[in-house]
Amino acid sequence: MTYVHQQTAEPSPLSLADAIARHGVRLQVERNAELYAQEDEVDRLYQVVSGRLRTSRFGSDGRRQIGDFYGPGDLLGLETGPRHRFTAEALTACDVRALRRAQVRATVGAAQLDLAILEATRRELERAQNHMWILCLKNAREKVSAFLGALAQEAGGEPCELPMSRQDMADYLGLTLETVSRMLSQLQGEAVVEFAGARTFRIRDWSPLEPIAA
Amino acid sequence: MTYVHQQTAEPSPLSLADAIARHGVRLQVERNAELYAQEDEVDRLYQVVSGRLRTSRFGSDGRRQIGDFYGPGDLLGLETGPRHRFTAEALTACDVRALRRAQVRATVGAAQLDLAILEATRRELERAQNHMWILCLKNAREKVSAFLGALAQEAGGEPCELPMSRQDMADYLGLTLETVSRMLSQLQGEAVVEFAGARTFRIRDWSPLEPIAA
DNA sequence: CGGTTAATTGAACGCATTCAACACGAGTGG
DNA sequence: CCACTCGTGTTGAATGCGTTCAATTAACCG
Repeated sequence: MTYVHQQTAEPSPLSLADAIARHGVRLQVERNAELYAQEDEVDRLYQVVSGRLRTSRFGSDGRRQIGDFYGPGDLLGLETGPRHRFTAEALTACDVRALRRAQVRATVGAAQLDLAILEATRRELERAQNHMWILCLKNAREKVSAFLGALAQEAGGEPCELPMSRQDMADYLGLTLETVSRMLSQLQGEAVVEFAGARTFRIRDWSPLEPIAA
Repeated sequence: MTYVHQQTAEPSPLSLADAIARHGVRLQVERNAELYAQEDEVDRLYQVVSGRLRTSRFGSDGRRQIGDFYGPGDLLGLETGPRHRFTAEALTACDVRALRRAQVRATVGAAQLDLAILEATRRELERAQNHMWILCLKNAREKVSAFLGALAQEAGGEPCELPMSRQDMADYLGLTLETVSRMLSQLQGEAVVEFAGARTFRIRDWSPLEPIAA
């Protein structure tokens, strides 16, 4: 979910990911199930093998905010505090590898773990800053365009799947689901994107998307 | 600029801050001057001694986003990449201590530096997530309220200074400066806040602010 | 005390929201 | 195979809020 995602892929091969892949417990998370909940104790690291997840948090009045969307290769649970600040839920059936922190420490060393946490935290920060940028865009059309653009960029030309609902997109963009739907229809009407069903799309014209990217 | 700021103040006393305080070069930054610019090479760490600064970034079409506002004790320049992703500018005359990275490494050790960077990155992430929360609030009134509330919370009951312009606040909140001004007038009209001049205020009634805090 | 920038206020417009109705698709059972 | 249902997505119409452009006032600094 960030334009720079591809540039920031592990600069140095971290053995953390290797350790998780080798020693991690395979976890099957079914659609809509929680991987962990807000306020849960942080004790494990997770690496997404397949499937998509979202992180979210709720305000005291029931308002929901989407943290971000995660896919294969992404790490979750790399928080420095003792408790999770977001809930992680599966958008699709997921295959996840989990490894206890203590075991990571023993396997790859504390310093290595800290370094990996730093790297992941930095990536999270970039995601958050990118997300903030989208939230500051002027109108709904730009927000939805930027969102689709970022997704499509990851997919690299291929038809892109939307694993999340319109409500998820709305909460991510700070809009209502109706407005999201309207903008999608509008963008399709103007041949900027092309939808095949409600959750599969392709970018037909990148030119309106580029000026709003960073 | 975050509600949780006080809770997250250095859990373990990092000698990084000590090193900067002892070996750092004292820097006088006058109002509106740049401490560093977007795309500048990252080579120094900064600790604010006095004064206030803002970080900002510009989009290709001239749009500005405020990263955050910084005050005494805050660290800047703790980025992991080679180039600054935001510009840092002084809102008021500032007293800043600066220390070259290489020197930090020699003085307190690389591991210690990494740990400090991790800690600071984590705090930045929390700030960003808090900022995102504010940006997702329903209307302008809530955004401005949340902003004032966070500022006043730091001040702790005392009359609070606003070092930034209405335009800065607007860019931070994703609004126009006119709307910010209107909301301030409205909140004062309803005796939620009380302004003494355009840039000094005090909260008179916290009850409308609490339900929107996280 | 002028001169300049920052902040406030006004009025009209446009866009996102709101509430509502309708369409579509997947899954189930008659 | 069709009818039914439930969840999800789309569309419509009216309202209201934030923006826009413009004018006025306040604050700041020589």
